[in-house]
Amino acid sequence: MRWSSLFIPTLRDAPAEAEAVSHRLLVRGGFMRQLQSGHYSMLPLGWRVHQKVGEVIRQEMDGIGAQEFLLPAMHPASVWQASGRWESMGDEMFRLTDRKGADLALGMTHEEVFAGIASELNSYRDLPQLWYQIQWKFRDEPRPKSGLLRVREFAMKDSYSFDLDDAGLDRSFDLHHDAYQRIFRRLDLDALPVEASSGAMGGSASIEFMVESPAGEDDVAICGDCGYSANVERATSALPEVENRPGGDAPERFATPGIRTIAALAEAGHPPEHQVKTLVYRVDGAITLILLRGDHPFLEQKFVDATGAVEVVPADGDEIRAALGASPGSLGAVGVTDLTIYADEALRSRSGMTTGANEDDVHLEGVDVERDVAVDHWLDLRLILDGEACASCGAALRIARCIEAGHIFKLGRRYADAMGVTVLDADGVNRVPTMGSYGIGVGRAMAAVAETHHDENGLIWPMNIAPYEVVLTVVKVDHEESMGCAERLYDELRAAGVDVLLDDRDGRPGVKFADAELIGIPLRVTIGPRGLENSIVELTARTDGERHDVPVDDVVARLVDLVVSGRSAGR
RNA sequence: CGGGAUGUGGCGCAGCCAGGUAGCGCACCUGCUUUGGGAGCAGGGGGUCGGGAGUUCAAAUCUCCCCAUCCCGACCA
Repeated sequence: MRWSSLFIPTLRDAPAEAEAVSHRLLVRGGFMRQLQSGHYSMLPLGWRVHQKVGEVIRQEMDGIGAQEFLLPAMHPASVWQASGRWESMGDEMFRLTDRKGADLALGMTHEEVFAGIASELNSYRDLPQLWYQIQWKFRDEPRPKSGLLRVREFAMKDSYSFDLDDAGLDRSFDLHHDAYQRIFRRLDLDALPVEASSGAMGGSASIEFMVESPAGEDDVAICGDCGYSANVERATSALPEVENRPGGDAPERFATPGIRTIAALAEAGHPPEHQVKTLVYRVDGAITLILLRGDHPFLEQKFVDATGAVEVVPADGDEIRAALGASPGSLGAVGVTDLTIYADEALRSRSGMTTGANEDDVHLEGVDVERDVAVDHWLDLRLILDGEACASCGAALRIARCIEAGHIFKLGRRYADAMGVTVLDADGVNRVPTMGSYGIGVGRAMAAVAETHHDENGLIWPMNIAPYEVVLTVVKVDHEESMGCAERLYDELRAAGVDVLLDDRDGRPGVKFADAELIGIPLRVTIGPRGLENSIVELTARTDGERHDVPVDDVVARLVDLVVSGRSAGR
């Protein structure tokens, strides 16, 4: 294509509201524009990248035998009611009503609809099936942010596997795991597979593919020694032994006037690791106590995962006083029998502990947790911290900020069951297939590449998803020999199947160089009178910016080589 | 939803406190010069100052309400 006739509205300054690097560069480079918070228009350049990302995904999905579908984005309420998610998805689902008054939803994901189609599977001989689509998803995110990283409307490749038994599901899951690694390698994304929480979807194994970036929204614990890696929502670590302080046969009360915090109590001679922190939550309507060691943060997601609770909110002051008779700062679980009590594993076998006495300005010391507290459930509830020891090998864990680029998980039979999917097995018995669900956000992957592939001059696209692979920069468009040469190279490169952009704009060379760098075209050929006197053009790779003089007659072959090897990177 | 901030031409901003002709840079159009890293000179076009109500002779500027956008938190595939 000829730059002079394309719509590539580059900007010298990014809009003030764009903060994330990918957001700034994608807008400045003329790849996209915002329509409203969380909704972006793809301009021609952005759409080319988006489609190339989709094509890489498509090839790898086809490569594992998956079949492409296209399902509706708008769904009747009935399918979501069948799975129970019409209720449980809450405000995050966009809902509307048609002229007949029927309730509709915009799809956030497609388990229900795919499972509905799967009801036409009849026999174990039909299994396994791997089905996918690249379709728009709609989610009423409470806070869209960071350009394409968190939006309300986005293309997602979602796939679903149907297998007769767990062994089959394992195979389908592993196929996806491998395909995802190939996809991210081809996108030049360093995506680490990590253990993850299954969240609202339910199910057993759950692995996220994480790209380290300050623009991310998830924290991942990574062990550099043994390779353990897990989202902090489920990561564990080994704690150093704490020697219990001596305590008597029963807890003893002591006055703590004005002491309301862990820190203040620590100053009074009770170190945080010898305190029991008592949190009061309303869990699905019931006031509930959650106990952790004084220096351990509570991780709500772990609690939700372990209990299946839907509503988990901190109780307010009135509820707390009504339940325990004291205000935060003097709360404890000793002697409490009418409330459900959850305790973190780190409190097991702990004695000589200090905790609130449920009377303002009074605490208890010498508490033996297992002896003095009626714990109903022991769970892992604490957020691990940077530098703690790996539970497998003891090395120090590092906590890294990451973008979640993909997520695969085993769903089990929940959706197939809800949608009434059964097949006959070899013994003629009705069986419900087990499902897996696998997602990659296309725009988010694109943004993740932008986050990790740029310099001070702009984007640096990997060959596989660059909007154009080569840009021919004509320094002086009214120099006949230059334009003639450029036209010739343009035709030959196109004939060789290279995506080539001819910068035939009548502009300053500096502007053209700067634009080519901003939009991140991997290879640039500079064509000007100076070089053509000696039948030379200049070849520059975006990655290193170094200039190489190349004879005009050799440059097409050189470019084709570079493009082909660039495209095969990661394969 | 809580906290903070911002809305003035396509983009970046000043003007607001002390009410009185809406301005600057970039971009855009015309002409001349220039032409291998974001040109120079001259001329020109483009803005309901987020929206509504109010105060006032007079509102971008003061008051109230609303809306939008961004950041932190809550929440979350």
